[in-house]
Amino acid sequence: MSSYGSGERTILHVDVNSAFLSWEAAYRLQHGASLDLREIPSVVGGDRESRRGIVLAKSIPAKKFGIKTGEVLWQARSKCPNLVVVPPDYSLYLQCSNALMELLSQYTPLLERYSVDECFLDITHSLRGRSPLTIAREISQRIKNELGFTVNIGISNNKLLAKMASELEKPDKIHTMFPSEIPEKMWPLQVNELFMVGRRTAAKLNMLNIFTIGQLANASPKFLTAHFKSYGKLLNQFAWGIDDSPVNPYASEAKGIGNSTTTPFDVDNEREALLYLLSLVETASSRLRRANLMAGVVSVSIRKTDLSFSSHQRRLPVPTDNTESLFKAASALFKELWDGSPLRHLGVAFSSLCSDGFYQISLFDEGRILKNKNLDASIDAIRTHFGSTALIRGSFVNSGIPPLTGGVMDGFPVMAKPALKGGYR
DNA sequence: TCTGGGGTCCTAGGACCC
DNA sequence: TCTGGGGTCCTAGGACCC
Repeated sequence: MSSYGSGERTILHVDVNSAFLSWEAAYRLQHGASLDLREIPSVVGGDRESRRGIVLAKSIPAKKFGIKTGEVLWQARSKCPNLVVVPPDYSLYLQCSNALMELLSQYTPLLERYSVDECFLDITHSLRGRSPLTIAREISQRIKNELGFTVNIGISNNKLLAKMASELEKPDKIHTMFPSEIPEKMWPLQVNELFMVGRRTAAKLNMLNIFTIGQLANASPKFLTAHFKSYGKLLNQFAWGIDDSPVNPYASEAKGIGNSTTTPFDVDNEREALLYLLSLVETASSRLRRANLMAGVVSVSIRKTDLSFSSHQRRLPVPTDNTESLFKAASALFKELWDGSPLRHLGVAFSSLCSDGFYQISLFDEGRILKNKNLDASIDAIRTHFGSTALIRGSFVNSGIPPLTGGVMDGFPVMAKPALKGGYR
């Protein structure tokens, strides 16, 4: 249900074109580079040495070679031998993202940061006599002039259609996708272009002879429910452009906090695995404390060299934000989970979060908890003031394992996801 | 030659309670 | 002595998003 009753809304979706790559290009031009990465075949990609060799963002010329996001770098290079590859700089991207959000917030307080490079704006009550298109043009122009990169903007009456509109022709374009335009602009698209239709669902739909969004719209809800459960109903609604979820400025309240890492070499012994786990817990738990949250559930995940994934989680007797307690829980979980086969990836996540203001503790533990709290707070403060490596645990010295792992985009709000039952929120 | 790292939500099955 | 049935909580796995 919209917070504005039954009136029609005006929603914009702003999407940065090839975000990481555009931001790299803009930064380099501002710092004296003569080459614009956006105009040549180029990608932002991780380094192969530490086994993070995938394409994170690509230029449009690179796209013309068939290079895809998520693809391994050697494959991308084989498609385009002259490909320019630049490493990612996450702190730069966070700054660019913040600057974008700051600019957009001048247009409406009803702004939802959907991801690092995407934003929804409800401008229903911010039009002041101007047309949505006029506002979109001004936003687009200002971003180009003031920030140095381009965006796509989608305009419609709900978030789903605004997002579908912004995905049309790129870059630097403004599109509308009002309900009356759905048959012409959305229904001819392949079904995988629809928001929430991923690889698996698209394949399943194709097997059922549904290839376009129009065919999905015309499939009977009963048929879809039989094959996709509650998901089927959602897909059918989305194909008709139905979505009444509000633009929610508070969607960024975290429900889970986690860190994970692909190790540069296979981990085959418990000592090293636990050190990685500790370094992940250090980072994740300090994020927890910075957000004034405590974790009720700890979860550990691993990926083996065959890329198989598994996880193990447990509810804690009492929620905590203490590094030591969280690490104890994580190492116990790891020992139960791991069968000794070599690992390429380890992760730690905290969920069932609650505010650290009022939580239940047993009276017995109160003194110890207070002491741990003070210790964590002191360590956090030293790392904040003197750098994250100012204080490291002795066990990491000469271990070859970084004392703090993860948190590359720390400070960035989490993304909201659709709740199947009521459209998405 | 192995596919990153950060999230959200749903489902199925089991335990347990009344 | 015909194992009914509703509800909650928990966990692992899988789908999706950027």
